[in-house]
Order: sequence, then structure tokens, then C-alpha cells
Amino acid sequence: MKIFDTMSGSEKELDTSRGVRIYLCGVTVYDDSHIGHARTIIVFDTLRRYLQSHGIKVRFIQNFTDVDDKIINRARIDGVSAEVISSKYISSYFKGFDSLNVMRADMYPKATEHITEMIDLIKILLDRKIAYVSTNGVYFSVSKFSEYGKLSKKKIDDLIAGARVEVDETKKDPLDFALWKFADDEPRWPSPWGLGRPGWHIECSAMSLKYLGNDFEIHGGGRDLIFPHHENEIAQSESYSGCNFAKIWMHVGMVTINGEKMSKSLGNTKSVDFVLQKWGPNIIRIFCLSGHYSKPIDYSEDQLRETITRWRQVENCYYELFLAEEGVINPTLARDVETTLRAAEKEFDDALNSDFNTPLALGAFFKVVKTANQIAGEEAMVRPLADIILLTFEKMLEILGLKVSRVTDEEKKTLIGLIERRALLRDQRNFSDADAIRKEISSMGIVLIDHKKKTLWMKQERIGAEG
RNA sequence: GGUGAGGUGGCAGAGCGGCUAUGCGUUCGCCUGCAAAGCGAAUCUAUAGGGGUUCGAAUCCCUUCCUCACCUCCA
Repeated sequence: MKIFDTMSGSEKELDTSRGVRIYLCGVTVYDDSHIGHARTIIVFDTLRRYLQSHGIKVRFIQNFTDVDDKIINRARIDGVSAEVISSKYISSYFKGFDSLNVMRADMYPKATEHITEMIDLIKILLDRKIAYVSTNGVYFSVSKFSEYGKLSKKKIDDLIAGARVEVDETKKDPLDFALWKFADDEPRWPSPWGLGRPGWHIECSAMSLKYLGNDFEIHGGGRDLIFPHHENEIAQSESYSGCNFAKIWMHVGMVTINGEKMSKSLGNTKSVDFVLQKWGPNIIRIFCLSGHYSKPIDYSEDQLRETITRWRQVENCYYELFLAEEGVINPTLARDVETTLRAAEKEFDDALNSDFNTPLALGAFFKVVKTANQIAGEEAMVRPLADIILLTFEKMLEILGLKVSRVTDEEKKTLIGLIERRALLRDQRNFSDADAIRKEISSMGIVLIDHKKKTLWMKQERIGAEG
């Protein structure tokens, strides 16, 4: 599998020989997550599912930044401790992302639980004179890392010329960044240099090194983290270890709204909670995967509405397959279907192997859906054929992290009873009573589709946007 | 100002030297007691503008214009 590596500016073969270690920069827990966070996380979740489906062992670490000025400010406003704020938003994170059917990472390390590791790292940097202590903290000396800028392709001179860097008299160089900041208030921890808090970037260095070691396979995050966050992580980590930090740097494009980046500062965010309410998990996942991960994607209601249509086809397909009745398989048809399925599977894998091209993979998945719906439309779906298709269908569904609403056995029993009664009424041409039953069934979230020979039923996910 | 990524049919979105994806939309059919869903057919012949290179370019080169992101916290 090839993945575009921001560092080298080209696609690189992913080394899977010893499993794949992934570190994803997670969220700062000071507010609810929004669909921008969701996109990045869904992309990585899907990547992980794909690798695992090929029997590759994945070790997936995603951090929570739980010490940060924004958290502290929020705590001050609310009159509670920072810990109260961070734990509140960590649980809100899990609530949202569990609903989005995102698999739990192997670990969610928190900055506050790795203070010792960060201090140890800073000590070494100080010993090597790569960092220095100033009056208000410990700083990393950018000039001591000759490769600074290699990820973001920035030249130190340009950065200085850009002069958007805050002027701080206590720093030797305006580009130097904090490893440790002295603090008069909580939260703070003791360190050899004084009470304080860690800088932002150091946690990811400490935690990724601790849980994944050096030179792990993929380090990821949103594009906006390339500079300065990832650049600084590299500077710290490589100065500390003397080793390459990560093999591949994978960055996910921004979610925009009306062509502008969605962000807290612009106040144009759509929270995970909101989009779940309005569109539900499957629509959101398909939407997030419908553009190449490296490019921006625009949050467009028209686009989302279109996705509903596509999702209905998937639901239809599932129920056609699930409810197919026994019958004799037509050998020619079976052969054709096999060919189509193998081709779609190959297309699916080829697409993902080529820099994780999910829009193309989604296309392959929809070919499977279309094929099944076609056969069903011709009333030619039989159990053995459905089982064959189901194998491919469910495999792809699992990788994409989609979930069709299913019914309980009890619901199923009730339904079949009702449908039989309705069929009887229809035979007697008593349509008003038959329609009453259809209405009753519909209130259970079940839609009926009358085929020539039988009535197909399916449970449709309730989508907020449809009212 | 610097750096990076882009500009493809009504919309979304692949392709990245020749075989002109795909999806949605729209129109018309099939099916139905009516629906709904599904299916079929048709529709759209697109590649920001201008130069090149080539037998041949959306794909390579040059140039102009435009958009976005990063250069401060940000997924």
C-alpha cells in the first residue's frame, strides 16, 4: 500500500512487515468536537479497519491534550478545575465517536498522565544544550536543529521574515518554542526548573516514543498541524533520540463550509453532536470518505442529502440479501455475479492501496450494491446467491465502518405476521385496511416494497434531516 | 511577502500522455390497487484562459488569472 508522505512529498510504500504503528494527534478537550475532527478521525479509523481486514496488526494510539490554556480559561469561566473540563469533554468525545462507529484506539494517552516522561525528555534536551531555561520557561532552540522546517518545507529565514511570530524577550530566538512553561496557578507540576506546565508539542513526542518507539510507520493528523505542531515534534523527538521519528506523515484535509475552513475561531463549526442528530453516523462516514482525504471537503447540505439517497440503496441491498428466499441458483447468473464481485473487490483494494483513495473504493462498493439491487429488481435473488454477495457486501461495509439498522427477532416475527395479514387483505382488494397496516408498520421505522411475488421490508435509519 | 495544494459536465468527484470513470440530478419508461423503493433507458461530451512539446494532452512544459490552506491556537 502506498501513502503520500508529507515529509518526502511523494507516495511511499507502507511497511507492514512488523505490523503498523499509528499515532494520531487527537483533540484538545476544551469544547465539543466538530465534523472537522470527525473527518480526520474517520479517515484514520477506516485506514485502520482496512489494514486489519488484511490481517495486518495495527497499534493505534490517539492522544488527548488535556492541559492547555483554552482548557484553563474555560475552567476559570465555569469556576471549576481544568480536570473537570477535560474529563467532561473526553466523555463527550467518546459519546460522539462511539456513535460514529469509530473503533476505540488501543490507547488514549493523556498529557497530564505523562508529565514524568516529558520532563525526562526535556532534561536530555537541556543536557545537550538544545534547549535552555529562560525566566518564564524552558525553550527549544530551533537553531540547534539544522533540519528544522523539513516537514513544512519552511526556511527559518522565511519564518522570521514572515514576522508573525510573537515577540518574546525571554526567548533567544523568536522561533524557539516552549517545552515547559512556569506557572503561578493550577494546574501545575513540579519540575527540576520550577513549577509549571508542559508546552503543547512535547506531549506527542513523549507519548508516541513511549508507546510506539522510534521510527513508527504512520504519524497523522489534520493538515493544519503540519506547522508548527508536527514540525516541532520532529525537532524535539529527533534531537532526543537521534533516530528518525516516523516513516510516513499522513495529513488529512480540512472540512470547509462555504469554501472556508471550519474552525472555532471563525465560529462556523458543526459539532459532532449536531451532525449526528441531523444526518446520522452512516451519512457522515460516507460523506467524509467521499473525497480524497488529502483534499478539503466542503460541508454542503445538498451533498449530504445526496448521500442519503445512496445510503438508502445500501439499506435496500442489505434487506434484499438478508430476506432472500430459498431457490435454485442460476449457474450463468452466479458466474457473472462472481466475476463482478471479484472485480469490485479488486477495485476496492486497488483504490485503497493507492494512497487510500476512498472515493474510488466507495464506487466499487456501490457496484456491489447496484448488482444486488439489479438482481433483486428482476426477482432473481435467491438465498445461495444472496449469501455469496453478502460475503463481499459485509466485508466492505465493515471496512467502511457502516452499519445498517437491523431488526430483532421479535420485531421480525411481528412484522411477518402483519405483512401476511396485509397480503391477505390485498388479495381481497381491501386496500384501505391493507394501507392501515402499512402505516402501522411504517411507524416501526419499516418500509414495505411490493415486488411481484413477495413483499420486501426493510428497516430504514431515521435521518434527522428528513424530519 | 513566503511555502504548499488545487482549478474537470447542473452539482459532487476519479483519471494524471491515447481506450473520454462513477455517483447524484434531470427526462422518459418498467413495476404497483396506490405508493415507496428499486431497476432500465436517455440526457450532460466537461477538463480556468493563452501559448507550446507530441502523431496524440484533462494528463508534460511555459505563462496569465482565480481559489484554498499554512506561516499565531487549530483536526
